[in-house]
Amino acid sequence: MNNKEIVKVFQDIADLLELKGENPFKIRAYQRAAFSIEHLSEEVEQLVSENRLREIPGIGEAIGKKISELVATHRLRYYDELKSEFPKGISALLNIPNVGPKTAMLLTRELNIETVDDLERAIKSGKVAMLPRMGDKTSDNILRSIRMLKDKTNRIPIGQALPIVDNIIKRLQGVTGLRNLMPAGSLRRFMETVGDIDLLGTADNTERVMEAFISLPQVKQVLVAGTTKSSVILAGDFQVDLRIVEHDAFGSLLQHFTGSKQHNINLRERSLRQDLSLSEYGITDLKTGVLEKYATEESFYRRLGLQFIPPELREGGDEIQKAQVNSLPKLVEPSDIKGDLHIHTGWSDGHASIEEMVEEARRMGYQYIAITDHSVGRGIARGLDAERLQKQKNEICDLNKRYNNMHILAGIEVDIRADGSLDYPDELLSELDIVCAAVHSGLNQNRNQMTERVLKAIANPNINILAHPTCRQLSGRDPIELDMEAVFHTHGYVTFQYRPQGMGMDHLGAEKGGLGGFPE
DNA sequence: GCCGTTTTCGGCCCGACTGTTTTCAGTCG
Repeated sequence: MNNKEIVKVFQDIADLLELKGENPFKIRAYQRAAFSIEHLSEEVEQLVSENRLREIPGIGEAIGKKISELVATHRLRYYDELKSEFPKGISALLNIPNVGPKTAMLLTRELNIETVDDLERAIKSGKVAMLPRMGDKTSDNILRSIRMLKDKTNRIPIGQALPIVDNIIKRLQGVTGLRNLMPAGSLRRFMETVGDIDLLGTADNTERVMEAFISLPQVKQVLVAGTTKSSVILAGDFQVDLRIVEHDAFGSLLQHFTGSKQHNINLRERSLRQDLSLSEYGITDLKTGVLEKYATEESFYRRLGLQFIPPELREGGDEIQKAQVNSLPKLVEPSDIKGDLHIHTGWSDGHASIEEMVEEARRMGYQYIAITDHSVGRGIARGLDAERLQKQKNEICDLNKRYNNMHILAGIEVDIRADGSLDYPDELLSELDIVCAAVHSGLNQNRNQMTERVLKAIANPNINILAHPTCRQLSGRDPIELDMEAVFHTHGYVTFQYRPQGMGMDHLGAEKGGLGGFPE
């Protein structure tokens, strides 16, 4: 049983317990366990066999036993019994925005509603609005939510979200008294994809800002319109939340709205043990009742006795424990990046010339780049045959003479065919400075086939890099079935050893995951 | 159900907004 399946079981249990009206903290325990397993870098089965389950935060005796049962028997009696208490599929109702456990149970009990379609019909017939505490507005809102759920766009890559944010910020910047307008949430944490956009700012007149926000021309629907918090749906079905507080609470607001949810929960629980209560308005000292305000996040974390935690690390793992003992890792900054070893140009499916890429790389402060266009087998991407490859090498050679502060490596992204053979003969590959190998077709091969295929390809000594090893496309295509452990175990990390004169580069590894549609 | 700078028991993040209500329950982030 893999981690994903175990996560699903515990999330389901949490949902069912919610419907049942169980102790909320018990529900949270299951949610937390699911969260921990979801973010685990090891397989749970492995941890079970090594008796190390209790190392996972949020896994205690009871849930630990349930995991062992799941791993051993692929079933869980507790889960089966719980499921039998409810109509099948009822937890799908919880996916509808504005339908929580109380509403879902009410609908099921009173109207025998078991599916989203049942609910839609019942609303249209007017039965839902007749229920206690329901009414026309609520039932209309639920109907709208169902429609939204049905044509909900997936999370979008951060590269697509950023321009949307820029646009909104530009339009709101002119509002009098508005300051510090910026994105927070998963966007600020630089998650690969974002589900919605969180914007925040400070103002002395929050109403004026909110009015401007919900009146933006790209707003299709207003979900929530308050004095400090509003939510809208943009054309393109994308949700944007805006939160405004007064200027002097900017630090705590930024911290609050950047999240993640789990990071904030962990931080607040820890703070309570120090008699401090955290909110977007500041830190309340529970002994004196005084609210302290913070203009910066740095001072906010400092007050809690913590090293500043960069947004990218605030995912509810062990970042707080590390910040407590000043041992957070140093993150890679743009200035740390000295080169790029996977670049396409107009020679295949890129857009710019090699020289344009060199100029841009120089502007970015790079010291080296590798030109790695597609090999001949990628016809659709205008892959290079031997003759064009030679011409390209000549051009690179000329450019290297003209640019003495930039090393341009002549390379290729050679296609790994379905049988694991490569798209170029060895003698062609051996003449290149650097060779990336990549899978582009036959993506549906099973795990064994795919692993054998890749292992065979990278056994070729001419290969330096396995490019985009998962072949996934964010919000577009699932990863291929590839046993990464086998790849690493058999060949160690694929490294590139090349020592241009005077550069001192002796160990470079590269893999491009792809921000928003990186060309493959 | 988990967990501990005060605890092996008694806590468990915090606040905004909406709709249906005459004071708050439910939902969300």
